[in-house]
Amino acid sequence: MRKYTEILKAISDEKRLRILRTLIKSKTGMCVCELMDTLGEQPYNISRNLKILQFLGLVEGRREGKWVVYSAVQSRDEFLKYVIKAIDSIPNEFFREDDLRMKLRLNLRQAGRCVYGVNSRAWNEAVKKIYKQIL
Amino acid sequence: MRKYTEILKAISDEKRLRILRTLIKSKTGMCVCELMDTLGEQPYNISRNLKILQFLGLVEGRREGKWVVYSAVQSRDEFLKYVIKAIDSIPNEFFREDDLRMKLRLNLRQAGRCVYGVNSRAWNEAVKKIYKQIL
DNA sequence: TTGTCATTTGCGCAATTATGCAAATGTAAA
DNA sequence: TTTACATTTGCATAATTGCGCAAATGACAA
Repeated sequence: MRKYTEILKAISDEKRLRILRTLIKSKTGMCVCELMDTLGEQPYNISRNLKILQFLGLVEGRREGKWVVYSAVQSRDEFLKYVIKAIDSIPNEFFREDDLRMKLRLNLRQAGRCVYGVNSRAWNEAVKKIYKQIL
Repeated sequence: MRKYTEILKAISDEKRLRILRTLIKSKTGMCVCELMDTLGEQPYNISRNLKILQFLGLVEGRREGKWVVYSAVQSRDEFLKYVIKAIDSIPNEFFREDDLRMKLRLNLRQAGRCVYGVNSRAWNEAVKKIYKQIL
């Protein structure tokens, strides 16, 4: 039973919930620096929480050169399927900024791959531009 | 978003998960002493955790004389429905003893109501009898 | 009222978990 | 090899949470 409660506890942390949800929504998976820019978190917070999610079988990571790309695992387990559905049932309004920034960050990719590090000039300008548009 | 993570955290605790699941399975609701006997927990652990579940809208309590009867709330909320389904997807084998003891405890009722306090003679004999049968 | 039983709650301690910093590791390009 | 960047991890500390005890509350019957 421990496995089940560990999974619930893992996603009961807001940071991990946002990381997992972002990876699910991204479809393609994302590298650590893309998650950092998207969620505005420190590298160790992203990395450590990804490790926890990975240990529980919720995400998986693969190295691609300097980058490590994580993606949500598509599970056949009934428990996990309902957990994912529950996450997906949380109204999008709570993740509006995450979703916007993820879209923006993935737009910086070239040939479907991350090419900028964290907090890059390109990223900062893209964010500034959008926030100006919105306000 | 806090509300959602709080609910996940609440059921990520094994004691609370077992309390909630037991109430769901019981259909009729159960009083604190029935939960104590069923789960083998101290009164303050049952009571405090019920309060947390109640605060989050997962269970509701009503007083019936000396007893306070709690029951699982049937929610219309999509998030909660999937959370309940997830709980229901955890294999029953993990709750075999809980289920047996719940059935045993509810069998002691008269006219559908709890009539024995915690750790009563009737309860102890019922348990001893069943455990002798099984072993 | 008094006593008894069922349940709740305040308080302090123990255990767990999250977080930041700094250092370490891994990878590729200069 | 050196450098730069991406990611991970060990360690110490802060914050949160769980738990037991003892006392309080609520309800009913003697």
